[in-house]
Amino acid sequence: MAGVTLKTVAKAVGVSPSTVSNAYNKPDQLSTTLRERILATARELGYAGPDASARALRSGKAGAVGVLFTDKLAYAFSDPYAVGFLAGLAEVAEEFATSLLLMPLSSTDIAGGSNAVQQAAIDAAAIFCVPGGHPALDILANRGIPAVSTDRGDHPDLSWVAIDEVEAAAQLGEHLARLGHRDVVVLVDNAEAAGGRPVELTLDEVGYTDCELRIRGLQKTMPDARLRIVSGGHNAFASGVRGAEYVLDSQDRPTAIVGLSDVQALGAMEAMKVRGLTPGRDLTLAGFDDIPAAEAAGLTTVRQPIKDKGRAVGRILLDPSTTERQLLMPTQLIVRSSSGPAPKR
Amino acid sequence: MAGVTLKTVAKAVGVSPSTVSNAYNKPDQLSTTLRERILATARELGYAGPDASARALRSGKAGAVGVLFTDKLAYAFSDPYAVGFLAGLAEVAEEFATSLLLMPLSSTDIAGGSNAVQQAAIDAAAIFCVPGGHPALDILANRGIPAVSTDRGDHPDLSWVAIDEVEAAAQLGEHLARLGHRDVVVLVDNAEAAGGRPVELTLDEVGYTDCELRIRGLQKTMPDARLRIVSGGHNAFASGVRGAEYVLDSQDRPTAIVGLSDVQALGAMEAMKVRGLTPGRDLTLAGFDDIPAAEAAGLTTVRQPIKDKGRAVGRILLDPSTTERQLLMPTQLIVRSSSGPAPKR
DNA sequence: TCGTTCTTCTAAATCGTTCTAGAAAAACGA
DNA sequence: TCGTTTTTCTAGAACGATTTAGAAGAACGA
Repeated sequence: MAGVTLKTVAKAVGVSPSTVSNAYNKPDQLSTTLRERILATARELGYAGPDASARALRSGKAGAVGVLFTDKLAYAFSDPYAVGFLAGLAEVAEEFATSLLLMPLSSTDIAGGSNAVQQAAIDAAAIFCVPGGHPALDILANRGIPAVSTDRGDHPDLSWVAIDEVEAAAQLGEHLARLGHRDVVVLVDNAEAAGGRPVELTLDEVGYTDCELRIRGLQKTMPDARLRIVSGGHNAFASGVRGAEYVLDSQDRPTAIVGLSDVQALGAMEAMKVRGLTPGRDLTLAGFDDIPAAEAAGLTTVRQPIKDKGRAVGRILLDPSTTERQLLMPTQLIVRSSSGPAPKR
Repeated sequence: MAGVTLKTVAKAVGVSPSTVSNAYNKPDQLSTTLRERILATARELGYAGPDASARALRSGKAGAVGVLFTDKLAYAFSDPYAVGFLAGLAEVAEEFATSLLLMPLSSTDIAGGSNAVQQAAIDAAAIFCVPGGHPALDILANRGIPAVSTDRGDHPDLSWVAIDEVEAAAQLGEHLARLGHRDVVVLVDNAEAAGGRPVELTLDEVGYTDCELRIRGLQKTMPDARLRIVSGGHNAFASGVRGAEYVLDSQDRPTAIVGLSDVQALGAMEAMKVRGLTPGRDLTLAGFDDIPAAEAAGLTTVRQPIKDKGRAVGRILLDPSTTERQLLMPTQLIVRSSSGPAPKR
């Protein structure tokens, strides 16, 4: 059973390897009777069909697109936003009978040669929320693998499907400014805070491009406000809790907290509730993404069409009839009960 | 830049291809100075490192684990339960620097030779909620790829990480029986109902082994009850809504509805609310899985440690130090407000 | 009947590595 | 100094398919 290859089958049937290969890949290149004889013999010998790696090597097609996720792969799944993206991408991948290769981005062995991005057999790659300048992106570029990012890059020939981060945040900022907020804390994703202790950051220290742009957007429509940047760790519910705890328990409470993702904002909401604070009354809370749970929780947020984003990325990667290489998706401010007027001083 | 291979680099440096290969894979097999010279030249020539497919072919390791998901890949992501499994699996995969290959199971081209499961370059596979007897499982077995399933199979040498479906459901059944319920509708996943119109099924028609076992478990502790099986489509919120609508709008309302997944049960809850029915008072509702949203909704359900399940599957597949090949995970009945006494006739 | 076009099949090269066995040189111990 | 071990590197054979160019025979039209 082991060691049965195309050759074995060819010899058994008494034809050339090419013909056996054709039996699998180009059925119209040989007579039906022979094809069936080959397939029958293959079954008999326990031949499992052309070896995937060998086929990939010779034909140059891997039949899979890679997905690069923020930092820890496991984290990605805790954010419904990321999952929504994947769902959209999977939909298109399915249509084109292509697999999705989720690659861990463990920064540890990026330096060495043996990391997943280097070794992955993929035809193309989707880059989801990976900070610009990440070594994995260089590897990808170096390998000559076509990629589509969810962030607008600097290179004009880079493909992306993104939102206008600045404008989206500016909308939210305008809403908050109109409500009278002038003291705001922004909760961001940050690897260094992942250790446990929340950290306060400057705009330059914010690693992710999209986070940076969103903060700039807030600044744009809230020029008079004091904006502080705090992180409780990676993008996750628990980080939102920690970040908010840090802020709420300090002497210097803001009147509004903006989570740069809904999961973080919902974490902050939890921290507020534990302290008996009502979102929208005692303190305003807003998020980004509009994941399903945001609606249930009454969270004011900026909606982005995440599943469509995934679909669009998939189309650019897989559908040859898609010519558009850079796509700006619409966003929409969704006002719910978690935002309200700033308390008078 | 194109067509730069190991050989090119070898020629440029003036060494043999083996040595260049060693520079990447076995750094201790050559002097540091030479290694650095090779790496530098490689960088200069724009060599992206050993080709993934070629390496996979020669070394016999693909560096990826396949994941087989229920039917449509895109559906999988709409169920937090499935996502939880993936998160656990991803955690372990990350630890072993292995990628996860999500394969679409589109039944259409399973018959032909060119489907994803056949073509996937993987070392092992995780099988998540795939109905027994699915052609993809045969392909996997035929290819000789070690696999771990989330369902207990019939073969004694098959690896699995599962729960005692019968016992878990029996627990829930006992709870319902004690509350006086004798007329129950079970909502199941069914491909045929996906068209739109809900269908009523017999136990034999239920495709998925785990669903079947759960129903048997209910029967076990509810021997006097009338159990009807209804499906509103695939495993998703919307299917739960549709299935429940069908049941609630009929002349023959049960006193309890059991969703075989929480997403379906939550869909049913939505349908109840639209009709002004309060879960736990007007009609009892229960689910399976205990996804995060179940707690928020007050849904009675059977908890299973899904993330641990994913981790365990990952360990069996990747960690050589794991010897256990078959693992039974604990379940726990979580009673919340959605279940209450059956109304007196 | 003869040249032409299909159909059906094959030989041999190739894809880009890694691996096994072993050679050449350097280091070592007594 | 001479055998022995260690270090460093190489030749050449796999790995298992696909592809290109073309041969052999059948079918065809005139």
